[in-house]
Amino acid sequence: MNNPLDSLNPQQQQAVTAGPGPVLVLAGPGSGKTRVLTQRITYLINSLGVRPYNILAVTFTNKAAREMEVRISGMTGEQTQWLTLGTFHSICARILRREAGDLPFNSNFVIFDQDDQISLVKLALKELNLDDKRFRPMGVHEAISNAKNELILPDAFTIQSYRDETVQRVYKRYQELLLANNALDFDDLLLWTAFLLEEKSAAREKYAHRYEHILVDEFQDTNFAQYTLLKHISSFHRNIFVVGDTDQSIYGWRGADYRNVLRFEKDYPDSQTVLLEQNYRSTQSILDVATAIIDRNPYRTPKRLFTERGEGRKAIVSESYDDHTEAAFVVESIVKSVSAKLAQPGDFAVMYRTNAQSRVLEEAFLAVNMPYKLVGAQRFYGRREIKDIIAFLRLVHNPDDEISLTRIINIPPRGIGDKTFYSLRAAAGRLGCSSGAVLLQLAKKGEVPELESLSPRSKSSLGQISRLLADWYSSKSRLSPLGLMDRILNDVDYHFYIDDGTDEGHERWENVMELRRLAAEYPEDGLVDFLEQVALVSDQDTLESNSNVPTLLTLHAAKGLEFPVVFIVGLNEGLLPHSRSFDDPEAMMEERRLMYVGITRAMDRLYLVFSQNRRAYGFTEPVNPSRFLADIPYHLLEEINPTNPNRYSRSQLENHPERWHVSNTSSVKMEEVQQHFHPGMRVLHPSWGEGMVLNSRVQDRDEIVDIFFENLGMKKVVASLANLEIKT
DNA sequence: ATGGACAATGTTTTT
DNA sequence: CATTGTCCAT
Repeated sequence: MNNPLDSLNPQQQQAVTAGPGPVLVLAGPGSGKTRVLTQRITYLINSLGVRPYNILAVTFTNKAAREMEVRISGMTGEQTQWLTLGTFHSICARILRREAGDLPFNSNFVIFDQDDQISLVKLALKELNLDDKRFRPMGVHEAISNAKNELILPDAFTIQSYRDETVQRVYKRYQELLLANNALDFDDLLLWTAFLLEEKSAAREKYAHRYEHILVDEFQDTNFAQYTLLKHISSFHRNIFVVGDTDQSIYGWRGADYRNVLRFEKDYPDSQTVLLEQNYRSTQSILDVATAIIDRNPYRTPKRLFTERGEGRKAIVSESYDDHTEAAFVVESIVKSVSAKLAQPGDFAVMYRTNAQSRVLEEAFLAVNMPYKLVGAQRFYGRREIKDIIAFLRLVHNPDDEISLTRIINIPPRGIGDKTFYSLRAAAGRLGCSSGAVLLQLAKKGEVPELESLSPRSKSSLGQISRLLADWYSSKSRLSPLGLMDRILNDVDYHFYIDDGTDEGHERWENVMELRRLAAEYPEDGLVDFLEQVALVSDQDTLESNSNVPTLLTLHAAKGLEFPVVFIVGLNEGLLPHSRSFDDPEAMMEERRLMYVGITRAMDRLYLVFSQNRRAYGFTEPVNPSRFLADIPYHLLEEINPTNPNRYSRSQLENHPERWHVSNTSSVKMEEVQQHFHPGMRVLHPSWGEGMVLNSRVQDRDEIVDIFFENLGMKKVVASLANLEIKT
């Protein structure tokens, strides 16, 4: 029988069979890390006899988890349903439902999405009489979210300004409101799980003992809460296997911290490190472009990406007049390649920095009648009609969900306005329960004394919705998610309400039908799962691979995917890099990594597309090409004629190596770096203590210092980040 | 309570 | 510009 390990290269084999103990796999793009993870789990089960029940694997998307499960079950023939496999958020949700007895919410909590979270912040602001102009809900929420990702509870919130003090008050109230709603937000899933494992030793021991082996994908995109969580769960067996690539860290704005990779090495000094540098995806010229981009980031250990796939074709750079010509160029290129039988429609992906950019592209595809798929669950689940239906379901599942009640209490319009709803909430306040509970009580008893002061009209309206709610509530255990949904749609005549005869109305109803199809996949008792799935879907989860049409997606959504031909469009200053990152070097580095991620998705061909003009705020303005283009050596690029040369005057720049530099703005000008450290110097590192400088060199606009520490041995340190002190 | 008209206001990425 | 909020008339 042939050994599955034979198909792996030596480094991959080393990773798969590494251990016991902590293992860090630094995996460049396309280096087969998914295969390594899958093989590793298979190896644990088949060769080491580990039971699937004792394995925990964290993937970045639910889709990746499902795919992995299929492959593992094929290779092991084991009962893979016993594996714990999923995203951080879904795994935490599962744990919290199981352990809710130890926690201040009950197990049928709902998960609040972004919109719900903002609504709740608004509510908290209102309750505290704060001006939402001065304290923008989004901004306040971001601060709260950041704190949660750092496991900072309201009481520990650092106060350095009046604003901080206010945020702290809102944060406190926000958390109270969540609990009152029996709801958790995304961050809570991590926060409460970390709390559970930290504070409840019985729970910690249970999970730490159970999970003999822990595997984590995309480790560079974990945040502190996730890191802490892992630390607790792995505290007993210490068999923690993490795979990541700091160069592909693109979720810093969400609290992800690629320094967790460094933290890992520090917290697990006995960890084994495996480097995967061979790329199986791209041609060498694509890798060269990628390397040219990422090499400009100072804070990184240089990696040598190589491939045996050969040189391949040069990357194509194309300049267009504006975003419309840009889109036309993309579509035309695809049409040409397809009709020349050089590629299939499904081979193409078009990537962009912001979702808004997809519209122009969609129009261009529509114009030539070419079907496409757009990655983005957000777009579907964010639609009004979908949110309505989900709100109904969520409310039936958990009547304390005030946000959902607020959404649907007057849908379709049944004469309940602000005033009536306010009275209902006031009654709930006096009774010490939620508005939903009051409604259920009203339906049950026919009257609630606290509501007697209302006008007969309002009372009858409330009575109507309360009877509906009570009816659904009492039948929910007998109905499948689909059955319940149909019941609701029918009872409120949602079709009549949403489909007003216009094209848009029709489309909205179609979306409801689509949601119906999704609900149909859940069994009798699947409401929790359905709602959880809906709350935690990632954009990629909805991506189907069987349609053979071009894919449109953001660069973020492209993570982990690959395509034969990749277009990156909108390569202009302000868009990529995005203008919001101009004055923040960290953010700028992340933009660069984003570009790197995009490039390295390409297997055979890469198109880099930018334009001369772009509309912003409704006006078309001239824009500069992205500074990142200037970083690519000209010999790696091939320029092709723009779609329609007559539409604009050709760029005044001629074909010489410096041409991109000419119009390039330089808003972040990095200074020349002076060498401060020399061999023999003694230095003090904030966490590693005292050490001696062995070597130092200026590289990539930063100084890299090799230091020898007594207990740790030789470490490479980046001077600008390490905060080294020179001992005299 | 509701719907429409107008004004302001704000713009990344997503579990 | 495109969405969201606010004001006003019904």
